[in-house]
Amino acid sequence: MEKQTITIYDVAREANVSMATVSRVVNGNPNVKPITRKKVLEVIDRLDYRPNAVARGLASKKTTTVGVIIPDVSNIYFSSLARGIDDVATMYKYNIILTNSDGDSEKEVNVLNNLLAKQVDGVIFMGHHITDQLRAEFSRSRTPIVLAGSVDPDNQVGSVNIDYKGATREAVELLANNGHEKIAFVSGPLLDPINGKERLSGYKEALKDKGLKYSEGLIFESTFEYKQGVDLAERVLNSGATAALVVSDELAVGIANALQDNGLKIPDDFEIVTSNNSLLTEIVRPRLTSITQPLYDIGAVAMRLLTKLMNKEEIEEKVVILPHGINKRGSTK
Amino acid sequence: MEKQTITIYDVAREANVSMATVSRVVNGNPNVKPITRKKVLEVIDRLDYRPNAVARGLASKKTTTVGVIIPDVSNIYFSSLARGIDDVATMYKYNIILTNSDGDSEKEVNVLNNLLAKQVDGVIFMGHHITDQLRAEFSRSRTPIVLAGSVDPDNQVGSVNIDYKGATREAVELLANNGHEKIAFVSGPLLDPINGKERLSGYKEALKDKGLKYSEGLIFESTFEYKQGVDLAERVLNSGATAALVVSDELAVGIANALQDNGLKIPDDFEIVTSNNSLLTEIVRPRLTSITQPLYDIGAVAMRLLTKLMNKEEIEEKVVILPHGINKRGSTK
DNA sequence: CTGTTAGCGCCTTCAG
DNA sequence: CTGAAGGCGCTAACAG
Repeated sequence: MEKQTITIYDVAREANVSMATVSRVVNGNPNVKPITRKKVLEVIDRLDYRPNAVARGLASKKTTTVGVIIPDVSNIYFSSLARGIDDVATMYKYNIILTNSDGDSEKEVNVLNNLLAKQVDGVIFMGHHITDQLRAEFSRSRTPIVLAGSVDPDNQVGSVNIDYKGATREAVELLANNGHEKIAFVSGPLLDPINGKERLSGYKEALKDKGLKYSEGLIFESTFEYKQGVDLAERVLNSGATAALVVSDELAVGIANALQDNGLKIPDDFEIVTSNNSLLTEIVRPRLTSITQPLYDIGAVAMRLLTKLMNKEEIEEKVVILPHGINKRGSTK
Repeated sequence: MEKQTITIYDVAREANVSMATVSRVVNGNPNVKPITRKKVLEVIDRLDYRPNAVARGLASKKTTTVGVIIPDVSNIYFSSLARGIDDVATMYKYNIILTNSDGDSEKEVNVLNNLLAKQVDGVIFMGHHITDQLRAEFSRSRTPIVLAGSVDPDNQVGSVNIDYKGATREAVELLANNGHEKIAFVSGPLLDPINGKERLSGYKEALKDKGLKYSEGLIFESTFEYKQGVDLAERVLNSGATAALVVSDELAVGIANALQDNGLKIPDDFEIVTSNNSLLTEIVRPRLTSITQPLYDIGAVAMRLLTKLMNKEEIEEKVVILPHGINKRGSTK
């Protein structure tokens, strides 16, 4: 195939200048006489020249693309982050290579290496449990990495999150204040430190503050899907719980629907607080009270932080905590 | 910065072979004596050599990355397609550069050019209205392009869709068979040919088949968001309609909720059929009857088609229509 | 302000 | 089966 590409050399010849000069105008280098610049731009336009980013990347060692590792784009939680990431990336002239990992640690390592092979200038990682192997890869690479909506117990790399522990504590306290003594903690995999460490300890703290006793029987480990919630509802009810803090909206809706389909009234018979404040909480009846977390912003700030890292700017704080809140709706009294 | 990268040259030296040989083993070229191969692989492993994909891209003119233009990843409809695209891309060793366009035609053109500058091997485009300028860019480029979930009236490029017209006709016929004479058509922008041509003519055909008369007053043009649906509900009701075909699940849920919050019973007082069969249709009460379309598969097949195009394989048919269906739930009798 | 000259790291004939 | 050599298209000193 003879893909008739026109190169910087062609432009230089047509404009009677050297390729260096063409390179300068293309890159906005001020050291070019206006007249020359104009002439070159004209030729560029006439020839419809488009700089080859790959060649540029090889020569400059910068690709202006960042890798984004995400468990699943089709999950609204992550896709919200992704949108924030891309918007800020675009703002700073970066593109993102997006790869799904399914939270599978083996894939995560593969994908990361693949991204590094492609010479991305930085990486944003979203995941659950960060394995030691992955952490090893992180530190081995000289490429800046930022976690978004994922905590690294060691804080080796930058990260952007909310205070999951505090938010969960507040939510559980809300429930406790409404008179509940048996409050279920319906979690995703506890292996994920956000669940197993942050949120769980927030839950425990709340119980302690309110003089309630902790019971293993009120802890439910699950995945994040709607169907899981539906299936879990009965067990949660049988545990004696009269309220629940749920870590995922889909899960929460599943529980709420199953409970209601069984004739229970929410919030009269059972109260629920969920954690993501997605559109789902607004759509279902009753609407779900939820912790609010700025998903889009988490992504956006993570990307912003990454740009600073890539630019070798001084970072005041590489672990960023964004504000959260609680949006009270119909699933609590 | 002295990023101590180790190159193919280092490997060659350590292994006492030429870089050509290293290149061969890295690329799986069979013309290498097993012993040599083994030796090289050993050195690669020892030095932890990772081929530079950018250099490779420059030399081979293949980047093994494809560009994906998407209106909004945080929209479940598109993110489902994106997931299908990425899975198949991964399967074929491609990465995807994902960029949001907001369906803005100016951005789309920019983004496309940016992608082409990065020498992507192919492009998957998702959008609504394909402007002439964009179509011009498409045909000007020698890079294969496939549309996913988007129709190009001219069929200049490959595309993967369902039969929107037929699906809509069936849905409206379902409503007509239930005795409705005034059926609203609640659409996204009619500028999008999927709405303004395909679905609308399916709607009209159904009316005609059922001996119902078409009325402008029953056509509603909107965007896809939940809130729009809520706001639209009253107008739809005032139009005299007793049923509606809605093109977006969010929109449909908005209408259903607003109607019910106003005391109407669904499906007794009003029936609704929506179009995307997303989780939303399953979550709300009553559940929503919906056209089913294989979103993930549309993305997956589009990417598969693109791989063939990039590989210059013979294509039997570059316009692929995937099967659809109707999933009856509680919003219809 | 502009041109020259080296590469960036790898692939790909072409010989041998 | 293996090596040598010439780019791929562009950036980046370094002169002038």
